[in-house]
Amino acid sequence: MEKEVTIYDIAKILNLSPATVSRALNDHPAINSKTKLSIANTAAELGYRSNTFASNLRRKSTSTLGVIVPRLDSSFMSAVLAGMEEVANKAGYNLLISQSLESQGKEKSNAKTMYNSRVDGLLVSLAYDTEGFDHFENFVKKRVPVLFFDRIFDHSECATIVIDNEKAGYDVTSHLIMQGCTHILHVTGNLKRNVYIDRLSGYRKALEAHGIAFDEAWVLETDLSREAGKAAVDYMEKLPVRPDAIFVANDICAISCIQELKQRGYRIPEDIAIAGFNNDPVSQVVEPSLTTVYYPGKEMGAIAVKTMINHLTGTSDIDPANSVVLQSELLIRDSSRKLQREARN
Amino acid sequence: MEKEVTIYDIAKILNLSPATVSRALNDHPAINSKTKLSIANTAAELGYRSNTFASNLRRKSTSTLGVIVPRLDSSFMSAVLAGMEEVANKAGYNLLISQSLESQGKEKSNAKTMYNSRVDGLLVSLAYDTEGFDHFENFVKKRVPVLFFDRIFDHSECATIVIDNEKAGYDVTSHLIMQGCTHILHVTGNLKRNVYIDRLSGYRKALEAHGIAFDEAWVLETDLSREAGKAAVDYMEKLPVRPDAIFVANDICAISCIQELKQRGYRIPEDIAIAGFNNDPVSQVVEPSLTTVYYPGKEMGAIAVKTMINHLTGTSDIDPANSVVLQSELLIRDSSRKLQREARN
DNA sequence: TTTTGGATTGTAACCGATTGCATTAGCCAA
DNA sequence: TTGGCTAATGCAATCGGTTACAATCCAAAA
Repeated sequence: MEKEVTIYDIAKILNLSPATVSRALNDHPAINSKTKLSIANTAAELGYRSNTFASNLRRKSTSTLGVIVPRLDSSFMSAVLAGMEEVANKAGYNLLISQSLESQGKEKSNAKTMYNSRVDGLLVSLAYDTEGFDHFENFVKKRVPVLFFDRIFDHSECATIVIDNEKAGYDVTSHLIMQGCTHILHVTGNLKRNVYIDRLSGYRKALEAHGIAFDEAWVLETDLSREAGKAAVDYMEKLPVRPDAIFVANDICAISCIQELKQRGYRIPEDIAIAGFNNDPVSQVVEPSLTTVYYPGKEMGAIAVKTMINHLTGTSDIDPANSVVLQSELLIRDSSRKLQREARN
Repeated sequence: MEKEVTIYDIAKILNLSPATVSRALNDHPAINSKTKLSIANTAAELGYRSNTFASNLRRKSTSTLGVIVPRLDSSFMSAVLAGMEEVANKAGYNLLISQSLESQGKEKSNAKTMYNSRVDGLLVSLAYDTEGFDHFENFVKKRVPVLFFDRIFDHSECATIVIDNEKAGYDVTSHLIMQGCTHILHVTGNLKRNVYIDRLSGYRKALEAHGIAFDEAWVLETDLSREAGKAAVDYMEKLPVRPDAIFVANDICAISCIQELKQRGYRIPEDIAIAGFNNDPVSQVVEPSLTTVYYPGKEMGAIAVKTMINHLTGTSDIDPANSVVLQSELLIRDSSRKLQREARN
C-alpha cells in the first residue's frame, strides 16, 4: 500500500501512452469516450490520485489562494473565512491562510511566504499599521492578482471588496442625532485604514448635514481594544461638555465603554447613547443591547473568492480596478433608543 | 519581469553545476562556504525563489498540514486556528484549512481533498455526526499521520489533544451542588462525541459523589444552538420538579437559556443557576456573567501542530497513540453564585 | 483506386530541483 | 614519484504530468 500509482502504470495496463491517459483524466475532447471510460475505471481500481506537484510544475499554477488577515480570532474574520472556504472549496481551490497579528512586519513576511508558495491569487485585509505597498509589488510584477477586502489599499491593479463605511458612519451618526443627541464623541481606530477614516468622514458629514459643528477634540483615535474603551470613558469625562452619545468604530470597544459607563453610574441610553460597529455576537447579549452596523462578513469572504476565481479563470475580464461595495445595515437596539422606547428589536 | 529564475540560471552565471547550486541553497555541508556565499548572493540579486513543486515532486513531501474543523466561525475554533497558524508558520509549514460545517459528508469530501493535496499531516476535530473512521483509512495506509483534537476519535494510530472533559464536567456540577443546587438539568450535545459524553459522565459522577440520584430525564441531548437554548427552557418547564440549576455544554446555548429564562421572569441565579462551557467572549458580557469552563483554544492549536511537526521531523518518536490532556479551569461567575455573593470575579 | 480529412493516439521534450555515484583537485605520507 | 585520502564539485537519472507536434487509421470523396 506504499507505492503511488501513476499515469504510467495505468498506461501500461491498458496498453496506451501516458499522454492519452493524462488527456483522458482531464476530459480532453480528442479522446474517445470509450477509452476515457476504461481509463477512468482502472484509475479508480488502482486508487490513482493525481500528483499535484508534477501537474503544477508543468502547468505553473497551484489552485491555491493565499489569505492574509489581521487576526484569525475575531468573529468578523472567522465569518469571512467561512465564506471564503465555502466558495473556494466548491471551485476546487485551496486556501492558504495566515494572520499578520496586526503587525506590518508579520504581514510582510507572510506575503513573502505566499509569494514563495506561488499562490494563484492573494486576498488581503491589511494590518493596523501597514504603510506602503512594497510587499505586494512582487505579485503585481509577476501578474499574480491581489485583492483587498475590508481594510483595503487603493491601487490601480487591485480589486477591492468593501462596505460603504462612509454611508454607514453617516447613518449611525444621523440616527444618534435623530434621537436628540448633539454632542457625539467618535471613538475610532487607526486613521490610516480606510474603514476608520471613512466612518469618520460619514460622521462629519452627518454632523454638517444637521448643522452641528465638527470639533477635532470629539474624535478619539485608539486601537479599539477593551482597554481603549475604558480610556475613552476617561477621556470623555475630561471634555468641557459631557457627550450625550458615543459612536465607537467597533463592538468590542463599544461594549467595554458600556460596561465602564455603567460601573460609573451612567444610565444608557438615557444619559449617554452608544453605538458600535460590526454586529459582533456580543452586541446582542450586552445590556442594553448595542446599536451597531451589520457587516456581511461571510458574504464578503464569499464574494472576494468568487471575484478572484472569476478573474483567474478569465470568466470576468472586468477591469481589475473594479471595486465591489456590499450592503451594510444599521441595527437599532436599546443602547441608543432614547425615543420610541416601545419599538423593540 | 515575467521569467522565473531557476538554479540553472544561477549555475550558468557562476559557472557551476545546478547540483552545486541546489546543495548550496540547502546548506549542504559538502559545499565550500565561499561558494555558498557567492551562490546566496547571486540568488538574492536575481530574485530567485525556489520552485516548491519541483522540490516537492522530488522530495515527496509538501510542508503543508491539513486542518479540518467543524466550523470556522466560532470563537473557540478561531482561537485554535490562531494557535496553529503561529506555530506552523514559525516552523515553515503551511496550513490548508477547511470546514465540515458539522456534516459528515463534507468532512469526508474534505478529507479526500486533503489526501489528494498530499498534506504531510492531518489535524481534525470531528463533525457533529461523524461515525466511523473510513475516510481517514487512506491516510493511515499511506502512513500520513492523523491527529485529532477536541472532538476526537479513538484510534491506535492517531495522537489526540483534549482537555479532561469528565473532570471539567465534574467540577461544574460539584460547584453547582456546593451552591445548594440539587436538581440540575444537563443540556448537552451529540453524545457520539467524546466531549459531550465525557462531560455527561463527569456530571453523573459528581451527582453520585454527593448522593444525588441520576435521572435520564434530566439530560437533554440537543444541537447546542441558540434555538436549542429556548427549547431547553421549554423542556425544563415541563419537568415534574423545577430544576434549580442548568449545566449547558456550551456557552452559546447557555446564554440563550439565560435570555429566555430572564424573559420568562426567572431570576438568575436565585431561581435557577446556570453554567456553560468554553469561556466564549459573550460569557463575560451577558448579565449575569456566565459561570463557565476556560478552554485553552489557542494553546490546543499550538500543541496540536507542535506535536504533529515533531512527529514528522522525527524529533519525538513517542508512541503515536499518545494523548495530550490540557488544563481547563472552572470560572465561577455570577450566573451560579448563590452563596458568597460578595466575592466578585 | 487514390486522395483527403477528421478522429484518435503516440512521441518526446519539457517543468526545476534533488541525489547516488562518480570525478577532480590538492595534500600528505611512504 | 606514487598511492591514499579528503574535500569539493559534476553527471545524469529521476519525480509524474503536460502538450506541441507528429503519426496512424479509416471512411468518405474524387
